[in-house]
Amino acid sequence: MGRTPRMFSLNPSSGIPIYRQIVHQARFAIASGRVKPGDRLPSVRNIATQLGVNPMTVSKAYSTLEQAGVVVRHPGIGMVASEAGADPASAIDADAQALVRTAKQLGLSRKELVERINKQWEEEWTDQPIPLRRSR
Amino acid sequence: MGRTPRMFSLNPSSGIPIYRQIVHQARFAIASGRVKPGDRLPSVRNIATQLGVNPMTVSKAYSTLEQAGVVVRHPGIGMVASEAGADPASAIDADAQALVRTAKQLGLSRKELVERINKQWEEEWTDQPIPLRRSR
DNA sequence: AAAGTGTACTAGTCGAATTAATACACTTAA
DNA sequence: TTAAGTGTATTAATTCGACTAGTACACTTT
Repeated sequence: MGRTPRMFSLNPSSGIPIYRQIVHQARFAIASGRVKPGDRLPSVRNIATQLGVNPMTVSKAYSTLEQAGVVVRHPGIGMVASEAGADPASAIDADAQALVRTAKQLGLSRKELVERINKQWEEEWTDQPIPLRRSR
Repeated sequence: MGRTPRMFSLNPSSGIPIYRQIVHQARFAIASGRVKPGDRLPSVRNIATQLGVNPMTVSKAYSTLEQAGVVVRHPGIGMVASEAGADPASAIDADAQALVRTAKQLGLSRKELVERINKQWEEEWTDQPIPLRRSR
Protein backbone atom coordinates (compact mmCIF):
# COMPACT_ATOMS: atom_id res chain seq x y z
CA MET A 1 0.00 0.00 0.00
CA GLY A 2 1.95 2.91 -1.28
CA ARG A 3 1.80 5.83 1.02
CA THR A 4 -0.80 8.32 -0.10
CA PRO A 5 0.82 11.25 -1.84
CA ARG A 6 1.06 14.08 0.63
CA MET A 7 -2.30 15.75 0.46
CA PHE A 8 -1.40 18.91 2.28
CA SER A 9 1.50 21.30 2.19
CA LEU A 10 2.20 24.43 4.17
CA ASN A 11 3.43 27.80 3.13
CA PRO A 12 4.86 29.21 6.34
CA SER A 13 5.75 32.56 4.83
CA SER A 14 2.27 33.21 3.50
CA GLY A 15 0.99 34.58 6.76
CA ILE A 16 -2.12 32.48 6.34
CA PRO A 17 -2.92 30.47 9.48
CA ILE A 18 -2.04 26.80 9.30
CA TYR A 19 -5.52 25.52 9.94
CA ARG A 20 -6.91 27.73 7.22
CA GLN A 21 -4.42 26.44 4.71
CA ILE A 22 -5.55 22.94 5.55
CA VAL A 23 -9.20 23.91 5.24
CA HIS A 24 -8.62 25.52 1.89
CA GLN A 25 -6.63 22.64 0.44
CA ALA A 26 -9.08 20.02 1.64
CA ARG A 27 -12.05 21.96 0.38
CA PHE A 28 -10.44 22.46 -2.99
CA ALA A 29 -9.43 18.82 -3.22
CA ILE A 30 -13.02 17.80 -2.71
CA ALA A 31 -14.67 20.52 -4.76
CA SER A 32 -12.37 19.72 -7.66
CA GLY A 33 -13.15 16.02 -7.51
CA ARG A 34 -9.64 14.91 -6.66
CA VAL A 35 -11.19 13.48 -3.51
CA LYS A 36 -14.60 11.95 -4.07
CA PRO A 37 -17.58 11.70 -1.74
CA GLY A 38 -17.07 8.74 0.56
CA ASP A 39 -13.29 8.95 0.45
CA ARG A 40 -11.51 9.17 3.76
CA LEU A 41 -9.29 12.11 4.48
CA PRO A 42 -5.92 11.59 6.15
CA SER A 43 -6.16 11.22 9.92
CA VAL A 44 -5.51 14.09 12.25
CA ARG A 45 -2.30 12.59 13.56
CA ASN A 46 -1.15 11.64 10.11
CA ILE A 47 -1.39 15.20 8.89
CA ALA A 48 -0.04 16.61 12.13
CA THR A 49 3.08 14.50 11.80
CA GLN A 50 3.51 15.23 8.11
CA LEU A 51 3.31 18.96 8.66
CA GLY A 52 4.95 19.03 12.06
CA VAL A 53 2.08 20.77 13.78
CA ASN A 54 -0.14 19.98 16.73
CA PRO A 55 -3.02 17.54 16.21
CA MET A 56 -5.41 20.11 17.60
CA THR A 57 -4.52 22.48 14.79
CA VAL A 58 -5.54 19.87 12.27
CA SER A 59 -8.61 19.05 14.29
CA LYS A 60 -9.68 22.66 14.15
CA ALA A 61 -9.40 22.59 10.40
CA TYR A 62 -11.52 19.45 10.22
CA SER A 63 -14.10 20.89 12.56
CA THR A 64 -14.37 23.92 10.33
CA LEU A 65 -14.89 21.70 7.32
CA GLU A 66 -17.51 19.66 9.12
CA GLN A 67 -19.28 22.83 10.15
CA ALA A 68 -19.30 23.84 6.50
CA GLY A 69 -20.75 20.49 5.50
CA VAL A 70 -17.80 19.61 3.33
CA VAL A 71 -16.92 16.62 5.42
CA VAL A 72 -18.67 14.20 7.73
CA ARG A 73 -17.30 12.85 10.95
CA HIS A 74 -17.36 9.08 11.41
CA PRO A 75 -16.47 8.23 15.00
CA GLY A 76 -13.63 5.78 15.18
CA ILE A 77 -13.13 5.97 11.44
CA GLY A 78 -12.22 9.53 10.63
CA MET A 79 -13.37 12.31 8.37
CA VAL A 80 -15.07 11.44 5.11
CA ALA A 81 -15.75 13.68 2.14
CA SER A 82 -19.44 14.51 1.84
CA GLU A 83 -21.73 14.75 -1.15
CA ALA A 84 -22.44 18.40 -0.54
CA GLY A 85 -18.76 19.26 -0.50
CA ALA A 86 -18.35 17.77 -3.96
CA ASP A 87 -20.40 20.59 -5.42
CA PRO A 88 -17.94 23.35 -6.27
CA ALA A 89 -20.67 25.91 -5.79
CA SER A 90 -21.01 24.97 -2.16
CA ALA A 91 -17.62 26.44 -1.46
CA ILE A 92 -18.85 29.93 -2.11
CA ASP A 93 -22.10 29.75 -0.20
CA ALA A 94 -20.76 31.45 2.88
CA ASP A 95 -19.44 34.40 0.89
CA ALA A 96 -22.57 34.54 -1.23
CA GLN A 97 -24.75 34.66 1.82
CA ALA A 98 -22.77 37.52 3.30
CA LEU A 99 -23.02 39.45 0.07
CA VAL A 100 -26.75 38.96 -0.22
CA ARG A 101 -27.21 40.09 3.32
CA THR A 102 -25.41 43.38 2.92
CA ALA A 103 -27.08 43.96 -0.42
CA LYS A 104 -30.46 43.65 1.20
CA GLN A 105 -29.46 45.91 4.00
CA LEU A 106 -28.60 48.54 1.42
CA GLY A 107 -32.00 48.16 -0.11
CA LEU A 108 -30.76 46.67 -3.36
CA SER A 109 -33.08 44.62 -5.49
CA ARG A 110 -32.15 41.12 -6.54
CA LYS A 111 -31.83 42.32 -10.09
CA GLU A 112 -29.46 45.11 -9.15
CA LEU A 113 -27.29 42.72 -7.23
CA VAL A 114 -27.06 40.22 -10.08
CA GLU A 115 -26.29 43.07 -12.43
CA ARG A 116 -23.41 44.05 -10.22
CA ILE A 117 -22.13 40.51 -10.13
CA ASN A 118 -22.20 40.30 -13.90
CA LYS A 119 -20.28 43.53 -14.18
CA GLN A 120 -17.63 42.27 -11.82
CA TRP A 121 -17.45 39.06 -13.78
CA GLU A 122 -16.51 40.95 -16.92
CA GLU A 123 -13.91 43.07 -15.22
CA GLU A 124 -12.34 40.33 -13.20
CA TRP A 125 -9.55 38.61 -15.05
CA THR A 126 -8.30 35.63 -13.17
CA ASP A 127 -5.86 34.46 -15.81
CA GLN A 128 -3.35 36.93 -14.54
CA PRO A 129 -3.78 36.26 -10.86
CA ILE A 130 -3.11 39.84 -9.91
CA PRO A 131 -1.31 42.65 -11.73
CA LEU A 132 1.72 42.37 -9.55
CA ARG A 133 3.69 45.51 -9.32
CA ARG A 134 7.39 44.96 -9.51
CA SER A 135 9.68 47.46 -7.90
CA ARG A 136 11.32 49.46 -10.67
CA MET B 1 -27.29 79.96 10.32
CA GLY B 2 -28.84 77.25 12.39
CA ARG B 3 -26.47 74.61 13.49
CA THR B 4 -26.63 71.57 11.25
CA PRO B 5 -28.64 68.85 12.95
CA ARG B 6 -26.19 66.40 14.42
CA MET B 7 -25.37 64.08 11.58
CA PHE B 8 -23.71 61.40 13.61
CA SER B 9 -24.48 59.70 16.85
CA LEU B 10 -22.63 57.00 18.73
CA ASN B 11 -23.81 53.88 20.40
CA PRO B 12 -21.04 53.14 22.89
CA SER B 13 -22.60 49.93 24.12
CA SER B 14 -22.93 48.42 20.66
CA GLY B 15 -19.38 47.16 20.59
CA ILE B 16 -19.02 48.50 17.08
CA PRO B 17 -15.88 50.62 16.67
CA ILE B 18 -16.42 54.34 16.62
CA TYR B 19 -14.92 54.95 13.23
CA ARG B 20 -17.07 52.23 11.71
CA GLN B 21 -20.21 53.73 13.12
CA ILE B 22 -19.24 56.99 11.47
CA VAL B 23 -18.48 55.26 8.19
CA HIS B 24 -21.79 53.46 8.24
CA GLN B 25 -23.85 56.50 9.07
CA ALA B 26 -22.14 58.67 6.49
CA ARG B 27 -22.46 56.03 3.79
CA PHE B 28 -26.12 55.56 4.53
CA ALA B 29 -26.75 59.29 4.60
CA ILE B 30 -25.30 59.54 1.12
CA ALA B 31 -26.73 56.34 -0.31
CA SER B 32 -30.17 57.31 0.90
CA GLY B 33 -29.96 60.75 -0.65
CA ARG B 34 -30.19 62.63 2.60
CA VAL B 35 -26.81 64.02 1.68
CA LYS B 36 -26.47 64.72 -2.04
CA PRO B 37 -23.40 64.58 -4.26
CA GLY B 38 -21.50 67.83 -3.87
CA ASP B 39 -22.65 68.40 -0.32
CA ARG B 40 -19.97 68.93 2.28
CA LEU B 41 -19.73 66.62 5.24
CA PRO B 42 -19.09 68.00 8.72
CA SER B 43 -15.44 68.72 9.40
CA VAL B 44 -13.23 66.29 11.27
CA ARG B 45 -12.92 68.58 14.27
CA ASN B 46 -16.60 69.37 14.24
CA ILE B 47 -17.54 65.73 14.51
CA ALA B 48 -14.74 64.97 16.93
CA THR B 49 -16.01 67.62 19.28
CA GLN B 50 -19.63 66.60 18.91
CA LEU B 51 -18.87 63.00 19.70
CA GLY B 52 -16.07 63.62 22.15
CA VAL B 53 -13.52 61.53 20.29
CA ASN B 54 -10.10 62.14 18.80
CA PRO B 55 -9.94 63.89 15.41
CA MET B 56 -7.81 61.02 14.11
CA THR B 57 -10.63 58.62 14.74
CA VAL B 58 -12.92 60.68 12.56
CA SER B 59 -10.17 61.08 10.01
CA LYS B 60 -9.84 57.34 9.78
CA ALA B 61 -13.53 57.07 9.06
CA TYR B 62 -13.25 59.65 6.31
CA SER B 63 -10.22 57.97 4.82
CA THR B 64 -12.13 54.74 4.68
CA LEU B 65 -14.99 56.45 2.91
CA GLU B 66 -12.62 58.11 0.45
CA GLN B 67 -10.99 54.75 -0.22
CA ALA B 68 -14.42 53.36 -0.96
CA GLY B 69 -15.15 56.21 -3.34
CA VAL B 70 -18.08 57.44 -1.32
CA VAL B 71 -16.50 60.76 -0.64
CA VAL B 72 -13.90 63.03 -2.22
CA ARG B 73 -11.28 65.00 -0.39
CA HIS B 74 -11.07 68.69 -1.21
CA PRO B 75 -7.93 70.13 0.36
CA GLY B 76 -8.69 73.11 2.49
CA ILE B 77 -12.40 72.57 2.02
CA GLY B 78 -13.19 69.21 3.52
CA MET B 79 -14.88 66.01 2.49
CA VAL B 80 -17.56 66.16 -0.18
CA ALA B 81 -20.08 63.50 -1.09
CA SER B 82 -19.29 61.91 -4.43
CA GLU B 83 -21.49 60.83 -7.31
CA ALA B 84 -20.45 57.21 -6.98
CA GLY B 85 -21.37 57.12 -3.33
CA ALA B 86 -24.92 58.06 -4.21
CA ASP B 87 -25.30 54.68 -5.87
CA PRO B 88 -26.10 52.18 -3.13
CA ALA B 89 -24.84 49.36 -5.30
CA SER B 90 -21.32 50.74 -5.18
CA ALA B 91 -21.10 49.78 -1.55
CA ILE B 92 -21.02 46.10 -2.35
CA ASP B 93 -18.49 46.18 -5.15
CA ALA B 94 -15.60 45.12 -2.99
CA ASP B 95 -17.43 42.09 -1.66
CA ALA B 96 -18.80 41.24 -5.07
CA GLN B 97 -15.35 41.31 -6.57
CA ALA B 98 -14.01 38.95 -3.91
CA LEU B 99 -16.86 36.55 -4.51
CA VAL B 100 -16.40 36.54 -8.27
CA ARG B 101 -12.71 35.89 -7.85
CA THR B 102 -13.12 32.78 -5.70
CA ALA B 103 -15.94 31.55 -7.89
CA LYS B 104 -13.65 31.69 -10.90
CA GLN B 105 -10.90 29.95 -9.00
CA LEU B 106 -13.30 27.11 -8.34
CA GLY B 107 -14.13 26.89 -12.00
CA LEU B 108 -17.70 28.04 -11.63
CA SER B 109 -19.51 29.49 -14.61
CA ARG B 110 -21.12 32.87 -14.44
CA LYS B 111 -24.48 31.23 -14.65
CA GLU B 112 -23.79 28.92 -11.76
CA LEU B 113 -22.66 31.81 -9.63
CA VAL B 114 -25.76 33.86 -10.36
CA GLU B 115 -27.88 30.81 -9.68
CA ARG B 116 -26.28 30.51 -6.28
CA ILE B 117 -26.86 34.15 -5.56
CA ASN B 118 -30.51 33.80 -6.41
CA LYS B 119 -30.83 30.81 -4.15
CA GLN B 120 -29.28 32.71 -1.27
CA TRP B 121 -31.59 35.59 -1.99
CA GLU B 122 -34.61 33.40 -1.41
CA GLU B 123 -33.31 31.90 1.78
CA GLU B 124 -32.06 35.11 3.30
CA TRP B 125 -34.70 37.00 5.21
CA THR B 126 -33.91 40.57 6.03
CA ASP B 127 -37.43 41.87 6.43
CA GLN B 128 -36.38 45.30 7.61
CA PRO B 129 -34.16 46.82 4.89
CA ILE B 130 -32.50 48.90 7.52
CA PRO B 131 -34.20 49.17 10.84
CA LEU B 132 -33.48 52.82 11.49
CA ARG B 133 -33.76 53.28 15.14
CA ARG B 134 -35.04 56.56 16.44
CA SER B 135 -34.50 57.15 20.08
CA ARG B 136 -37.96 57.01 21.48
C1' DA C 1 -1.76 86.37 8.68
C1' DA C 2 -5.58 83.82 10.84
C1' DA C 3 -8.59 80.26 10.87
C1' DG C 4 -10.07 76.51 8.82
C1' DT C 5 -9.38 71.83 6.36
C1' DG C 6 -7.47 66.64 6.66
C1' DT C 7 -3.37 63.74 7.89
C1' DA C 8 1.36 61.64 8.96
C1' DC C 9 3.69 59.82 12.71
C1' DT C 10 3.86 57.75 17.05
C1' DA C 11 2.38 55.06 20.71
C1' DG C 12 -0.56 52.57 23.90
C1' DT C 13 -4.30 49.34 24.84
C1' DC C 14 -7.10 45.69 24.18
C1' DG C 15 -9.18 41.48 22.51
C1' DA C 16 -9.79 37.94 19.20
C1' DA C 17 -7.32 34.53 16.65
C1' DT C 18 -3.95 31.07 16.46
C1' DT C 19 -1.29 27.37 18.18
C1' DA C 20 -0.01 23.99 21.37
C1' DA C 21 0.08 20.41 25.66
C1' DT C 22 -2.48 17.14 27.72
C1' DA C 23 -5.93 13.91 28.79
C1' DC C 24 -10.17 11.93 27.37
C1' DA C 25 -14.17 9.30 24.84
C1' DC C 26 -15.05 6.61 21.30
C1' DT C 27 -14.71 2.68 17.47
C1' DT C 28 -12.45 -0.85 15.24
C1' DA C 29 -9.80 -5.03 14.76
C1' DA C 30 -7.17 -8.66 16.78
C1' DT D 1 -10.88 -7.74 26.18
C1' DT D 2 -7.19 -5.19 24.61
C1' DA D 3 -4.32 -2.50 21.59
C1' DA D 4 -4.30 0.78 18.25
C1' DG D 5 -6.62 3.78 15.86
C1' DT D 6 -10.03 7.86 15.34
C1' DG D 7 -11.35 13.06 16.67
C1' DT D 8 -11.83 16.42 20.60
C1' DA D 9 -12.69 19.03 25.18
C1' DT D 10 -10.09 21.83 28.16
C1' DT D 11 -6.71 24.91 29.21
C1' DA D 12 -3.19 28.16 28.43
C1' DA D 13 0.47 30.93 26.13
C1' DT D 14 1.32 33.94 22.60
C1' DT D 15 0.90 36.54 18.74
C1' DC D 16 -0.95 40.09 16.08
C1' DG D 17 -3.96 43.34 14.23
C1' DA D 18 -7.66 46.64 15.24
C1' DC D 19 -8.76 50.64 17.56
C1' DT D 20 -8.01 55.00 19.73
C1' DA D 21 -5.58 59.02 20.90
C1' DG D 22 -1.66 62.95 21.28
C1' DT D 23 0.84 65.88 18.67
C1' DA D 24 2.68 68.44 14.93
C1' DC D 25 2.43 69.35 10.17
C1' DA D 26 0.98 70.80 5.19
C1' DC D 27 -2.38 72.77 2.91
C1' DT D 28 -6.37 76.23 1.32
C1' DT D 29 -9.39 79.78 2.05
C1' DT D 30 -10.56 84.43 3.49
